[in-house]
Amino acid sequence: MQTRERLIESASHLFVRFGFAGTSLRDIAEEAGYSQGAFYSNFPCKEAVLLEILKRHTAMEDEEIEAIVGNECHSIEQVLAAVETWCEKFEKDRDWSILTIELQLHALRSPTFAESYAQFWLAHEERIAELIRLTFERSGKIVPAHAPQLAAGLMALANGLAVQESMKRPPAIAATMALFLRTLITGAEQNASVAPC
Amino acid sequence: MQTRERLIESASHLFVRFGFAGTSLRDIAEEAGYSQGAFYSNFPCKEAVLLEILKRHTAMEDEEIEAIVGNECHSIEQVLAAVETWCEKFEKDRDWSILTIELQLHALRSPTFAESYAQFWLAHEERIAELIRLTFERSGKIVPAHAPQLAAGLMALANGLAVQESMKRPPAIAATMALFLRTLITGAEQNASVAPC
Amino acid sequence: MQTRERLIESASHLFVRFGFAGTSLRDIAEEAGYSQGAFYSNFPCKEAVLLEILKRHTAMEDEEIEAIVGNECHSIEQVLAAVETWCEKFEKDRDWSILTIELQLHALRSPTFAESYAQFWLAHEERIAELIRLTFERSGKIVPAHAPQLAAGLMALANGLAVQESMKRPPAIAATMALFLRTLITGAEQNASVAPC
Amino acid sequence: MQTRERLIESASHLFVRFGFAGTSLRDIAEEAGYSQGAFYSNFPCKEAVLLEILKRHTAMEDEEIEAIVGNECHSIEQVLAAVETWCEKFEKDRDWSILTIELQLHALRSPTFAESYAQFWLAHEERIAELIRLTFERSGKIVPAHAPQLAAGLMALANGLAVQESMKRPPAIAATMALFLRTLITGAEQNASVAPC
DNA sequence: AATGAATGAGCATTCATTCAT
DNA sequence: CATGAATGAATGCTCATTCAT
Repeated sequence: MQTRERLIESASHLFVRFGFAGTSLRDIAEEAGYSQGAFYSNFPCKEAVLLEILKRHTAMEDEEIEAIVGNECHSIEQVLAAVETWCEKFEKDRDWSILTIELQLHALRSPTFAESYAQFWLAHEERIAELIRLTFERSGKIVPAHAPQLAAGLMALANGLAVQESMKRPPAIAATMALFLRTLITGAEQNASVAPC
Repeated sequence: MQTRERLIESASHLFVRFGFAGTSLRDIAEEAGYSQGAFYSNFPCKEAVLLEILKRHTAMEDEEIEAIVGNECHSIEQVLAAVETWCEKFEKDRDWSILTIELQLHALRSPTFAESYAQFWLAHEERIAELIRLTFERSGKIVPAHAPQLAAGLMALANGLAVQESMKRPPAIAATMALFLRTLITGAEQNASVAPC
Repeated sequence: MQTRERLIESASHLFVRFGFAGTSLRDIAEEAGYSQGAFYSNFPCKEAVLLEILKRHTAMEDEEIEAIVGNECHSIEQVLAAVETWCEKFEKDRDWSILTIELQLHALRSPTFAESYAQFWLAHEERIAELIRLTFERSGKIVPAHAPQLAAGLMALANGLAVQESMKRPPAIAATMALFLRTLITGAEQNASVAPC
Repeated sequence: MQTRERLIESASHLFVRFGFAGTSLRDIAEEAGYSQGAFYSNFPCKEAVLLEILKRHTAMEDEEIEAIVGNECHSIEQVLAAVETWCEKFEKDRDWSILTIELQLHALRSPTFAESYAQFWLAHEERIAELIRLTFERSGKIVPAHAPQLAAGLMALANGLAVQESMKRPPAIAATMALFLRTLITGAEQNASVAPC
């Protein structure tokens, strides 16, 4: 089982660095310290490890969001602070964003993969939508659009910036995300009934 | 010269469909109806055609923006309409966004390409920044952040959505861009001196 | 391991026939009855098999010389006879000489290969120098020049004739080598202290 | 006509540096400052320029030998000095020796070329044989073997050393040639009738 | 005579995948 | 479960040569 773990770790490292197409099984196996054959004892094909990485990463991100949303007792300031901290992760961990884009591009081209991927993505999007709903609610504002649309926009912004800002020092991912989000909140209509904890 | 044009057309079509890494020279040449050798009579390497595509596409986009910005006489409504029309292009022509992401990913991995690419990108970003400045100015508002940051955000949003929304029917690229932009304008501070034409 | 052997055999056969540049991996693999991939399971690159061939051939030649030099008990006649037999090998096995020239030409152009090659060559040259010293010693003569220089000359003569005499029937490689060597011995100064076995 | 000359010059330079197989027509044409098509306006194929180079080089060498042999009035010392000067050329101009080896290897593999080449070579060999006969004659000695055999040996020695000594600093081509030649002369039988000029 | 665009076969090398052990 | 040898197709690229202009 340790073999599987090490292969996944090597793979995600290499996919981030060189892309899915740019990473060979030789490389994955070698970096993990196993033979190429060992890979096929653990995964049916190259795509499978990509899916596994996605699964794990999404689960991890979902947990983080859940931690914010699940905590029923926090004030406006606390929610906003939590969300901004969450935004900063995208700047620190640009690799994941690049891998996500990689995943999405691959889904664009592989119908098999696209199907598996869509499930994960939509569920993930809904979780972020929930985070957005909470943020607006705690701010006493009405969500100015369909929440999943805002979620999608925020994710696209984060991932898009991750690949785009590579030529800039320093990149402004978290700041831009925060700017957009804060403006959306500030500009939103007041809600009649506010229910802080 | 016709050969070159056809090769570029084939290449950009295939890069969009299968990615840069996923497209072979054989495919490009074949689809254009030429031999592989013909490719190398027209380009020094595979990367060169990618750069040429970028050059052309950026030039085209820049012209469109110039057409809006350059026209000195339009009201708030006219500018906003022009900008929204411009946003709609990203939804209609998602291929270009995908290609842009492809370009950015390739730049992330090829230092040679990254350098050439950065030049184009930063110039392009500045042009969009100009468009944003105009829009806020005509709206009688102060730009709420460094204009290039907003430009970068808007582009990242468009491109990020292009690859992300592939699993949704219908995609909401233009709408999301417009939502973000409109909120930014509405939420911005009033400018003391307004100068409509 | 059998694969490796067969590939080496095919390669040396083809290098002799068509030269290093004129032999393709396709040819090597095909003649050995394997796929091209099999070659790369056994060698890191094309040059590697050339080096392996060199290694083996040099080892073989060195053993032959060692057999003559190592045998402490032989008279002048025995040494001369052994040396002449050794010379005859160059006529019988002209292929090796051609391969050696091929190797030297390749070393002339590939710095990587040159370094590996120089090591083998100088060691080999020294062994032949030892053979020459023995021959003169047993003949009771003083070596009329730096022994490695004579060794180099003798090898150059053999290899040079191998490629040059291809248009003659019959080639006179061994005879010419013997003529030069015998003249050198005959013409050399007498040694004061002779120590036959 | 100038075109032809420049192409020949480029070709011989490149053949020496990179070998026949390692030199492309692109390179030849480019270095000469012409298009590849221009080459085919002047030569029927790649081999043709090799033959032309050979023709010219041989003619040049023959002239030099002729100059020594043709001069009927020189003493032993003069002949020996002239011959040693001639030997030194091989060390200074190792490139030609390498090209000659290249030519011989190519002849070994191309029957068409071999035929053309043999003619030149045998004529050239006979001229050197004449030089050797003269040298021995002026030294008052009997040529100790068939003169063309000695000529062939001397050439093989020179060319063989040229490719072989590439890894040594300094190479000892002229010295080794002189050593062999002088020993042959010294060791030869005295001639009854000497006819100095 | 010279160009330059084009060809088509060929190159060394890499790949995901298979399978007997 | 893991190996390591092998496959066969594919890759980016180079080549000598052709030919309309």
